Amino acid sequence: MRALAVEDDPRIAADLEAALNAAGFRVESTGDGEDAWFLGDTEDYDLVVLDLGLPGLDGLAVLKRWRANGRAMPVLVLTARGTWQERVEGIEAGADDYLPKPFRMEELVARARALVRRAGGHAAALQEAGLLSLDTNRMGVAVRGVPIKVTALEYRLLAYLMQYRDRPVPPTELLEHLYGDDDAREANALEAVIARLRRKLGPGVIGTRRGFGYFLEQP
Amino acid sequence: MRALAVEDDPRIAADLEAALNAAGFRVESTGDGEDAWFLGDTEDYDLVVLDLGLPGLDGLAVLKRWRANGRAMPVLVLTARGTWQERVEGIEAGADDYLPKPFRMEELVARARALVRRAGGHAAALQEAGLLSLDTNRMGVAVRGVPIKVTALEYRLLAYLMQYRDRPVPPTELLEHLYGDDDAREANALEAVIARLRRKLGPGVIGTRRGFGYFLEQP
DNA sequence: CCGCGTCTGTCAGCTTGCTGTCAGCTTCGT
DNA sequence: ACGAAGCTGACAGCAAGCTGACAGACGCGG
Repeated sequence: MRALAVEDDPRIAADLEAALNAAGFRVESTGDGEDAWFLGDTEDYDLVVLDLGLPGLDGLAVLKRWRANGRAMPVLVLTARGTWQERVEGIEAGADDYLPKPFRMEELVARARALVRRAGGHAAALQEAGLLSLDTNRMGVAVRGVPIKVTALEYRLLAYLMQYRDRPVPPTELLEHLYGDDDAREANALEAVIARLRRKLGPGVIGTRRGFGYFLEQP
Repeated sequence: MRALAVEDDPRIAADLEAALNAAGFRVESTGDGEDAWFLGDTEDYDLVVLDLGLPGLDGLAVLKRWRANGRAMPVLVLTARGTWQERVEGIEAGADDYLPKPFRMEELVARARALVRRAGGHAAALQEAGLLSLDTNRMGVAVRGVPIKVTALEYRLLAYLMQYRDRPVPPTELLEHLYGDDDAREANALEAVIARLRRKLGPGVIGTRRGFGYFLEQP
C-alpha cells in the first residue's frame, strides 16, 4: 500500500507519516503544492492525504487538477478551518473523505483504512524486519513467529524503529517521538526501555550503532 | 452501529430516534436536507433512515447525490405520499428499502435490522468470540450458551468490541463510539460499564491490555 | 402526580504493573 | 588509558485501571 501525504506543517507531517506508516502504508511526503500535484499525477497511490492550506498551489486546485486528469485514487482532505462551506467545496472538488483539524491520528487512520477498503485494496497489517514482525492491527509483536508481550511504550518504540528500519535512529529523535520535546526526560529513560525490550525479545533484534542510534537488525 | 435519522417532523423524529436507539443504534438526527446530505457524505453510518418530504433540499436529491459520490450505506426511505410512482423513484435513486407513512415503529426497526444485516456483510445474526455470543437480531447476549441480560449501553459496548474483535479497542475510541465526542464523559464512566459487564459475564470474556484497550478474549 | 425500580455517571479508595531515576558498570573510540 | 556513550538491575513513584457505593435521571405502572 502506497500513500502520499501532502502537508506543509512539518510537525503534523511527521506525525502523519508515522501514523500511516504504522498502519502499514509506504508513505511519501511533500509540503509543496506543485510537487504534490506532480507526484499525484504521475505516480500510483492507494491513498492520498491532502492538506488544503498549502503555500504555493492550493490544495483544492491540486485535487481538481488530478480529477480533471482522470486520477481516481482515494483522497482524504484535511483542513484547519472546518467551515461548512469549505467542506462542501472539498467534497465537490472530488475528495472522498474530509477531516477537520485538529483531529486524532487514530481517527485519520481509521478513515484512511475505510477509504482504501472501499476502493478495493487491503492494507497490509504485518510489517517485518529481520526476526521481528509487528502486527499493526492487533498491536502485536513476534520474534521468529513467537508472540511476545510488550507494553504500549515499548510497542511505540518498536513501531518507530520499524518505520525507519533502513537507518539508525538517534536517541534524541526517539526521545522526542516517545515523549514530546516539551517535557524533558533523561536520556537514560530510553536506555532503560531498550534494555527491557532486549531482554524480552532476545539478541539479534535491536542493534546499536554507537554515536548514531538504534536500529532493527536485518539479515 | 451508527444510524442517521433524517426527518423534519420533530415528533416523528423523536420516536424514530427512540426506537432506533432501543434497537441498539447510536442515532444522529437532523431535519434539514443540506445537513443530511453533508453528514451522509462525510460520516460513516451503518444505516440511514430518510424522509422524503424535507424542507430545503429534497430527500430524493440527497439520496441521489450520496449515491453519485459512491456512498453505499443502506438507506431506508420514508414517505408520506405512498404512491406507486414515488416508490419506484425512490428505489431507482438508490434506496434499499421503502416504508410508507404511517408505519409502526416495530416494522421500521425490523426492516432496518434486515437491511443492516444484509449490507453489513455479517449476514449471520449470531456473532461469536470466545465464550461470548451476540444475537444481533434480538440484542441478546450469551456466555457459554447461557443467556444474560444486558442493558442497551452494555450491548452497544459488546457489539463494538465484537465488530473489532481482532484488535484491542482503546478507551478513547470506545468513549467516542458510546457517547459521541460532543458530550465529554469521564473516562471512568467506561470503566464502570466494563466492571458491571464483567460481573455479569464472568471471567474470561472481556480482557484488558493496559495501554492498548479492551478486547474480547478468544481461545 | 406519585412511588418504584432500573440504568448509569461520578466519586473515592484501592490494586497493579509500567516506567523514570539512580548508581554502578561495561564497551567503544580515539 | 581515558572519557564518553551505552548497559543493567534495583527500586520507588505514579498512572491506568478496578470496584463498591451512591445518587440523579429516567421510564413505568398505578
